[in-house]
Amino acid sequence: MRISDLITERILQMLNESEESIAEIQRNEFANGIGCAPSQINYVLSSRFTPEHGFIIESRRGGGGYIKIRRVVLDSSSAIMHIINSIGEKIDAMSARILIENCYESGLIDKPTARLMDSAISKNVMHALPTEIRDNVRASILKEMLLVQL
Amino acid sequence: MRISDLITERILQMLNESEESIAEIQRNEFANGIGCAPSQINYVLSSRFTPEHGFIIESRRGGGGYIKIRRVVLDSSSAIMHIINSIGEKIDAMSARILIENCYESGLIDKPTARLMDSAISKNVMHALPTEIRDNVRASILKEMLLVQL
DNA sequence: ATAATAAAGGTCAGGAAAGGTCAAAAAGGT
DNA sequence: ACCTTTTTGACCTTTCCTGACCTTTATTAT
Repeated sequence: MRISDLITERILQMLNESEESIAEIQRNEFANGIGCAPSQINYVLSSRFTPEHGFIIESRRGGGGYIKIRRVVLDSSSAIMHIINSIGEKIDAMSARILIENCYESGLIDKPTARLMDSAISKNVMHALPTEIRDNVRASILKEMLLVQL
Repeated sequence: MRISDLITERILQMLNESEESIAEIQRNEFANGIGCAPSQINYVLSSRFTPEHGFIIESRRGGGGYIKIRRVVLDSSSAIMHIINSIGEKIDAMSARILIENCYESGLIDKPTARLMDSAISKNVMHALPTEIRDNVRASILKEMLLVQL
């Protein structure tokens, strides 16, 4: 098992055990307990506990410093609207995949839905149309599909 | 015996031995155990373990990466396959709507899925592309979306 | 008060560990 | 001979992990 998975697991566990959905750690101590470089914690936080994933991080340096991870439950519809608005006229393949993945991770859509969305903008489909309009069409499809999730 | 046959055999064996019909491999290690180029694994997967053949592949790169091969049980799946095959290269808007409706009525897909499919090939989307390729793109999207319902 | 020191956490580049892609050569089949 | 399938290798992208160095905050000494 990857160290990053272990870190993720521990943090999630702390969040679940906390009534307030807040996990507070000391970076060095935590890293030590797991057996990894302290910066590894930052890596995991910045790749898996982002606002897009539904988490807010706050921290403080210096003596008695800490890192606080909070899970935010946002209203599903407004979250989706927010995402739709963020798409704009174009979106490239990679960004689209990440966006869908994030929607799934944050619980806005379920896995079958995510798979369906992926398939609708898959390479096979995009291949059927002129390169120069692909990003536009992808954005268009994605926005329509998100719209019906409201 | 061809190497690709050997690879196929091993994967099938793993699938049969697994209760969940899931085979998980590490590409390099697996290729090494067989004695072939790692990319050969991709070749076999993409030529013989496609959704059309009743398999779904998912993978992850980076340290601790993996490839997961899942066999999907074909119950309603064969029905869906049949439908996919019936679509062909093109489908007009009206036929598509009816086809989706039929899939829903016959219980092959649920309502949210149907709505999602409708949205992906909606007027708004199709408007974004040249008239002459609309029926092709619609067919393409539809087939891809049905494929992941297997 | 101020300056020095200690105690955190943050950043970033780079290397390692996977899997992915593609074109071209080789092998088989008709 | 021609066409299709197999096989490989070179190169690419993604993900993970660490270590060196930096910034911020708290504490202590003067």
